Amino acid sequence: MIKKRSSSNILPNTLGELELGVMEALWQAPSLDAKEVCERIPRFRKSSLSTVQSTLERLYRKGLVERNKQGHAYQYIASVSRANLLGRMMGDVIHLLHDGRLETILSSFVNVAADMDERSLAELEALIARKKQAREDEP
Amino acid sequence: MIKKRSSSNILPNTLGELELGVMEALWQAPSLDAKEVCERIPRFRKSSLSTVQSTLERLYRKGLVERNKQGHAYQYIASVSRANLLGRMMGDVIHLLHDGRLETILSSFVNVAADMDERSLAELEALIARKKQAREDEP
DNA sequence: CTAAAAACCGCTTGTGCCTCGGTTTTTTAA
DNA sequence: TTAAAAAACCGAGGCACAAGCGGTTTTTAG
Repeated sequence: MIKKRSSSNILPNTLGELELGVMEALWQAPSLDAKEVCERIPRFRKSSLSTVQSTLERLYRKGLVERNKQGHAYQYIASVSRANLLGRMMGDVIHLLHDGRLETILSSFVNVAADMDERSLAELEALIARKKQAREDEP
Repeated sequence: MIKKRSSSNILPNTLGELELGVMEALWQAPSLDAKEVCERIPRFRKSSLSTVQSTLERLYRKGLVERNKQGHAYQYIASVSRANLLGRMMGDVIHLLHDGRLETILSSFVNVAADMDERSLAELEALIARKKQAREDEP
């Protein structure tokens, strides 16, 4: 009796290299069709139109892009912003490794923040202040 | 001509479900051998000893655990802490999606922080203050 | 020396991403 | 209207890697 493998990909919002390249293209334009995306993929990463279409289809099923048939071809639009995807993925990672102790998350923030310069820290600080304010206004 | 697939896994520090379970076990004990790890894997996730050994071997090659043959069996020790791994993975994600604009990272921090309660925000704030202080002391 | 336990080896399975050509459908141009 | 061009659609092969496990060899302990 061979046990069925339990669900492989432990991170829900992971994407492949080409998928990321496609998203990058879509983040730099309001909307693109498959051909236009294809043209905007960096040279070293060139793929055929079919490949790009498959990838767009996969991204569509994942809910990362929207599309509507405008005339002849689908127009694709990123349905999540770069910052939003980043936030999702960070959330996934935290959820995966969180042990319930706040200290763990904070410690990780520090590791990341180690690369940040002073001004960045100041901005982050201001951001948190705003966040706290919003919480007080509407609890 | 079939193009070779460019490196698939875009995130360097990803791990599978069982791998994570094994790490969890190793984070809760100073050191364990394969059999002991096997016993500490949650029931719903039971695997044969061989499987756990394979997994430990993979983790060893990835540098996530150390081992030394103490008597009859290898003793395995986590060589990265939970917080450290979390930090690495967050770093990977940020590096993957960072567009150079500070605003993007900050905005993502906010998304994540949205789930945090008030006390957590306060602690994070204090942490940043400490970070800034340290920077002023030793620039 | 012998039996048990662990390491070691190699194979299979499943999933996800990448790749693309061929076929069908749609659009456009003659 | 019809022919050619373009796009969608489909299916299939490839590769990488985690998971899974059994059989064989090595090591250890009794």
